[in-house]
Amino acid sequence: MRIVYMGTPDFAVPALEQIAKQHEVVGVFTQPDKPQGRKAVLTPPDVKVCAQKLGIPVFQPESMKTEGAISSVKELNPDCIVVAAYGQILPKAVLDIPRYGCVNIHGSLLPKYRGAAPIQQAVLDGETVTGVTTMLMDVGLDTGDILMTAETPIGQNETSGELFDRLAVLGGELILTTLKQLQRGELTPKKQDDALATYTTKLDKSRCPIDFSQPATVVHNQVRGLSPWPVATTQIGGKRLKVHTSRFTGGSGKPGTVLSVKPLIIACGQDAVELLEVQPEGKKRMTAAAFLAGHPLSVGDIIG
RNA sequence: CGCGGGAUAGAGCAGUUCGGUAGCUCGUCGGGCUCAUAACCCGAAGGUCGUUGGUUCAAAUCCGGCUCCCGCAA
Repeated sequence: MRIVYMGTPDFAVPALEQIAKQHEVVGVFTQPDKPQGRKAVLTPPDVKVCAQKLGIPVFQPESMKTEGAISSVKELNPDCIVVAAYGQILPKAVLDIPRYGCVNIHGSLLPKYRGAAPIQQAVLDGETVTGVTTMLMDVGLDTGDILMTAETPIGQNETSGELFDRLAVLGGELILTTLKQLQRGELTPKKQDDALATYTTKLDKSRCPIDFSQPATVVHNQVRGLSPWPVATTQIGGKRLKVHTSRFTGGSGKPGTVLSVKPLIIACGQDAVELLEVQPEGKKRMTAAAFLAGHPLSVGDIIG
């Protein structure tokens, strides 16, 4: 099939690579290069880098709603548009172009976790199973009819980043099957049950501070759900301390109390968490043991 | 020129104010103790103090340039 691919971050890369092996990808749409980091260096999206490596023409319109963008898509004359984490809403004028429609790869088992951060939210919620869904896009936010799904369990200590990588690969596999069956007319799109729908919003740093009076499971889910970005934080000596890695463990005490230094265990509202990797302001991430070497903490101290 | 922190032994830090023999907690190695140990005791190795120029009798420390790392903000 002639495919137009739309995607932006690393999550969308494996699917593009897979599709390019079996289909004719005639164009890739991705977000414009954006300044990143301290020096505000203009950085191309991962998908752009990948597309250029594959020798596929890249389009980076500010908006898909403009005449120019719409006509570019038309000129490519795609049989199908595949969208994965593109970051822009597609107007009906674009959705109607391909004869097989627009297929979206979404990082959850729809209708659960519609929206911007389905993968992280599943981890934050302590879900034990999630997956990817391919669906026919309509004008709503992740409301289109479902084509196929693939499930996968979430590990107890799995971080959003790790799950991201796995789901990206899984999505790449699923989209290939989906396209094949779609072309053969073997798929029956299934309506989503809106009553079961939940929505996620983009993550931001307001979710970072850890509240140790919460149960240890909640704290642990927060740590792994916010890893590798934006990363859960706590306070120690008036300074912010990022917590990159934690483990659920037993123990009890006033929330925030250091129950043990080696390993570093902090009491929560219920049970306790062990902190494995932390990062003080202005420093690199380090193991808890390394942190303790230069920042003395004693059993009984209270942090947070 | 967005704001700020940092670079000292394998790791994490102190020392810089007020220039004067390189320190701490760990780790490593050797020895001891112990039924045993990630515990304890004794000892040892390991650093051109990021780089480069300057000031000085003398620079980790004061002054200038440069490189790299990181937090915040976008």
